[in-house]
Amino acid sequence: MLWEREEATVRQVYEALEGHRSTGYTTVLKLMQIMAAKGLVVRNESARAHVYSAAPRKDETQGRLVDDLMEKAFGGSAAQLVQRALSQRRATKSELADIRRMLDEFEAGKQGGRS
Amino acid sequence: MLWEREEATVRQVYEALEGHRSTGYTTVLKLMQIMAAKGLVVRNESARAHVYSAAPRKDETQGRLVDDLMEKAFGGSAAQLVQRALSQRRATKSELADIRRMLDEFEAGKQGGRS
DNA sequence: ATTTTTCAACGAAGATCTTCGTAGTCGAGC
DNA sequence: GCTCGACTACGAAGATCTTCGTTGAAAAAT
Repeated sequence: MLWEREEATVRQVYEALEGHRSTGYTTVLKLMQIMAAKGLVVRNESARAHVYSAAPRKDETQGRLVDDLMEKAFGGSAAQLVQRALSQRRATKSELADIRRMLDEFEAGKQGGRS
Repeated sequence: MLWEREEATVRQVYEALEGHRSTGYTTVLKLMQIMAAKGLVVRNESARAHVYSAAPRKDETQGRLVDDLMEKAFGGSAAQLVQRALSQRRATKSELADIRRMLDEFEAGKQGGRS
């Protein structure tokens, strides 16, 4: 959620979670405190209502999570994970096009394989 | 691991984990018992050394995990997850080809979008 | 037959998560 | 100045995880 809003107070996080999830205010507060202690979020205490923001870069975290899942549930195969991802949620036409573009880049730019 | 070996005794699981992970034998045993209690694995007790096998279908579990991650870390966008997956582990040429084929299928078969 | 090895079961300790209630503090409004 | 509402801090209870040691039974080896 902090990836979208960039930064937020506990109350804002709490309100954003409403409906989506049901928790008390202090529960959210505690979570933010713990995440701050772990370095998952950064806290700005200058205002009375502390303002939190995500600490590790979004793409780093996403990468780590994907990597983890790929390793643990797909034997390290990106292709299999991708297949499952695509069959899980039907991507839109433009998304599929985006993915094709990505493939082009990967094949052109990277791949150093012979022939 | 049971997805690869189909079925295995606690000892076999334990040995398969060696090097990859460091745990005591009874730790693995306990884990298998708990997983059996949760229905994650099925246990055949006919032999003295019980034989375990994965209970939910592999693709179901994979699907659930991918779905979860997609929702929690990629705002539900399959395309973004795929992008991250591809940039994380460089897929081989043939894997990329496989993915292209998948895209073809998805675009041809499924997609009911107008024009 | 006796000893040794192999197993499952049990339970327990410590770590982490999850959820709050309560208490104390700060600032705004009266 | 005093009170009320919004906030953080603290701590605690219950759930779950993680890891094993120990025990008793069954099988294998001598």
